[in-house]
Amino acid sequence: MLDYESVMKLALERGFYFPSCEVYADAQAGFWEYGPSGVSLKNKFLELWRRELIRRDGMLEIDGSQIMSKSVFEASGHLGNFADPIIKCMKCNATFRADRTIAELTQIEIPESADLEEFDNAISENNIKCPKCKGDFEKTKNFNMMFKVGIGPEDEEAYLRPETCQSIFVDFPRLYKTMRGKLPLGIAQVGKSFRNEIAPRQSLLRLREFYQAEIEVFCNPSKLSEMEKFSEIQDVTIRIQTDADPVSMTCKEAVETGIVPNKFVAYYLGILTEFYEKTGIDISKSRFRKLGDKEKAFYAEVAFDFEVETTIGWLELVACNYRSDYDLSNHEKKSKQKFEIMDGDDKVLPHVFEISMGIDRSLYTILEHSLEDDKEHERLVLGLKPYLAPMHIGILSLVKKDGLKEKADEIYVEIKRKCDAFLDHSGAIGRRYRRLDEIGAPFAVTVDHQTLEDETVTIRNRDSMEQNRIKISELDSIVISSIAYP
RNA sequence: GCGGAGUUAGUUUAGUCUGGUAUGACGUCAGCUUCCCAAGCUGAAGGCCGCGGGUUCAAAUCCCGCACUCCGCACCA
Repeated sequence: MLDYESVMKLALERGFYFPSCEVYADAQAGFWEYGPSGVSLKNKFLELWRRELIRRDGMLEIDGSQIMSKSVFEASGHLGNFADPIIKCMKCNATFRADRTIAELTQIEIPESADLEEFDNAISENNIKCPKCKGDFEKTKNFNMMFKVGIGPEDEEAYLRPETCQSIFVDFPRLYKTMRGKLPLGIAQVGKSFRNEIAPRQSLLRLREFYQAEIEVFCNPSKLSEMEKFSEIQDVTIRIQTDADPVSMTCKEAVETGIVPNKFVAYYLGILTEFYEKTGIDISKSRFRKLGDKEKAFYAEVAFDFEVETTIGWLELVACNYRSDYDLSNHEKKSKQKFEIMDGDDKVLPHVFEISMGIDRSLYTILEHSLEDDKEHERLVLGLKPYLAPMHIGILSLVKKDGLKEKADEIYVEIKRKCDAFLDHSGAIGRRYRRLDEIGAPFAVTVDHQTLEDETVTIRNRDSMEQNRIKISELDSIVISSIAYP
């Protein structure tokens, strides 16, 4: 496992990701783009996500719009009430959260949703000065992390979504009716979200425009312990941290000891662990961290962050929040539409358990956990699971002449629509193998002189560097079975 | 947003103090050679030296502003 800088270098050199608009001086911070290798990895990661979570659990997937109306965020609480009150020092320009600074210096607790005047009054009454330079503060302002956009010629107010899940809540009544929904019902979405971070940093780890894969499981709150599927994962080991160090336990034990509140939540922590295990992330370096009341998002009743240890510390990859009926009841009130549904004989407003995954951070972590410096063979190897590799196979001619190039071309044309194949004729063969190792291609096929005699090629394994001679006619089935999803 | 350190080719880097438009390595491309693990030889392409302004006969180099990257603080609903 190598460090952040090594992953960054690989990303820039091999087309995984790089800064957006980099040829222009006015490029903004916090925007990065995926190159060909990055897109390929991302697509395969998402296919695995669909297999391991969406299809496994019979969820529905939607694709909502990124720009959403003001009402959505009034109802969700992202606008108005939940903007952060901030104060800025007139002397040194340092910015602070008004509520927290006042509480720290005077013990006076003002809720963050209070009128801005209340903060200003508290500041002047208690003679609060900048903790850094003792300067005076400007008036309290609201800072909202959402990007506002103007729609149409009248610039009507709308917002880029700060999380993908609001579409799922808003669409729930229609989806439940038309898709013949039954609780518990998972609805999922992959897409971009936008947050106006004050200080974006560390490339993919804190972006202003980022990918989320979110799942909202709608459930009947009175049936959280009736989870038949629980038996599928009851013996899966998860790592949970409540206060001290993370502890490994089975999902069953987690429920029995009350560390996880019910079978319903434990089931999803279990399948999420199984999913991440298949991405190649080292699960022994992971934990579900139970969040305290102060850390939880405003909508969460119970929250576990799935975090993974990397060379730059623990990274939050997934937020698992029990959002209760917070979202549906607020949308019901605001829209005056019905969100209640029938579950058997019960009329219920479903509760929601959310599995909100950060895709970019997950991809970074997969890269970091997969990248090895193989000093013995003087090579960098990206030891990705074969089904996640940006390129599955390299087709190489040992030398260009004697018809070997043409033979390799033939094999490439035959296979390129069946998997991600890469054709390479130029340079020393060892160099070409190493190039493939760096983007994690699990196989390299080499056409040599014997190929022309008996229609066989050698196939090289990325990890062992061993080569076997196989018939060209067997190539398809060998490769395709090796790169299949588990 | 605050403080600090940086920014030179795809990557990495010399040169900045002491002004005269840039060095090496790796990588890339073409050819030769070799013919299964980054070998060698020859050649080539690739630089608004982060951006803008100032000083100067002359700026990668000195000065100012800005942007970006990294680290720490704050923030992350």
